[in-house]
Amino acid sequence: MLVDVIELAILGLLRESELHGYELKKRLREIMGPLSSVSFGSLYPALQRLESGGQVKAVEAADVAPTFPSTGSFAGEAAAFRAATRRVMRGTRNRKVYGITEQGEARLAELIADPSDDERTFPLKLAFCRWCEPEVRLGLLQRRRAQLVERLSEGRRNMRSREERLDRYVRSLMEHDSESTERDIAWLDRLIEEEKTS
Amino acid sequence: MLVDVIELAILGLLRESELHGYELKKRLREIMGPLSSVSFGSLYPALQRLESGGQVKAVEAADVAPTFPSTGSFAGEAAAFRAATRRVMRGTRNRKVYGITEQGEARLAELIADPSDDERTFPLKLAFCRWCEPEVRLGLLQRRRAQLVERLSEGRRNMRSREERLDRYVRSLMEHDSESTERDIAWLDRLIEEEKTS
DNA sequence: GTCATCATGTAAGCCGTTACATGATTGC
DNA sequence: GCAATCATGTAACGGCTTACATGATGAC
Repeated sequence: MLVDVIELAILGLLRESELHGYELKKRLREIMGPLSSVSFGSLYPALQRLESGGQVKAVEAADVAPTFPSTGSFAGEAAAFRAATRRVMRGTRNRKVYGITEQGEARLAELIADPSDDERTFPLKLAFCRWCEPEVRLGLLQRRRAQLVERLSEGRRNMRSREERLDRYVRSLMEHDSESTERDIAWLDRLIEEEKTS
Repeated sequence: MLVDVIELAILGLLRESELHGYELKKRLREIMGPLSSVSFGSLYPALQRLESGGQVKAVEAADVAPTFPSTGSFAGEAAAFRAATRRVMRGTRNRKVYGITEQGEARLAELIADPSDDERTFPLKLAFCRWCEPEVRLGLLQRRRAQLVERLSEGRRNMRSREERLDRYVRSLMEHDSESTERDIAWLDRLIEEEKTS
């Protein structure tokens, strides 16, 4: 079973709050970065797939968690005001708001637990891992650590075997990559440690 | 003009030495990492495209720079020996060895100079940037730096605006990402500095 | 009233992976 | 001889991006 990035991202975001497609797109961009964020052309069909599969369902527009800009002051009041105005003044009828179903929650847990993770899925899984069992979470972190250790040693091996033929730019690139990987491993070690003590 | 990753990688590698497809694939894997390394299904057609476009040409098999394992000692002799043995003993006739043409070199310079670079093309451009003018190289580094600075501020902005709604995992992820980006910027600063002093 | 943004969707086309097909060479 | 690796290709399939199409809302 291959983990679909879009599916994982949508289910993870809907697990936190109900959202409509357009808003979903913005959140997707926030957590996945400007690059690798999905386009409408794949988001809407993905939502339709998930809906027909029973993982998400359309809900009442009034249930939406609205987007309120971070004005800083009176956040609560501003939010309430905007939520109210939207319901009355703004056409929510043309927005299709989705919520996750029980089946969707089960699917999300399954996706996070799936052992095949890579550069794209790992950050998403980690971002949503509060929705899974502690041991699944620990497994995720440890698997990722093992991958990075492997990557680090492969990188170093490559560097040693080409040593004298490396120009300064390639060398700098490879060294920087190794250092980054080392720091990623140290970061994971901290997370794993925290996970174990709680 | 969109920069094709495969095209850039092939031309960059062939600029250093003549290679056949299979070997090219291995080198590609070394510089691009196991992930994002191209498959045969896209490598061979790409070579054909480049050949019909006149950027690369098939050369005599005897001209091949052979792959010699890094035994460490007597590298030169080992290389000569293997090159000789291959020509005689090994069926080089079924290997199609490619070399870069003058047109290909021009194209490579053009690709590296192209201002549209991203996560995928930047490492490749840097790896091959010794083949371009110093000012082009400096531009590449500075453009990349500007991108990372933008990314860093966007990340921080996102973090601040969601501050209280972040669970520990998302927070850790975002903080780690910011730190990584900061280090990448510092690394680029060192490269830029070196570039200016030489 | 007009422009930017919000909001949802469809369709075509590109590009890359996967799978398939073939055969030589080398080590055991 | 047999398996693993080397070596080169083709074809189908799938998924994602781009572009297109449409319309409401809000700010100035």
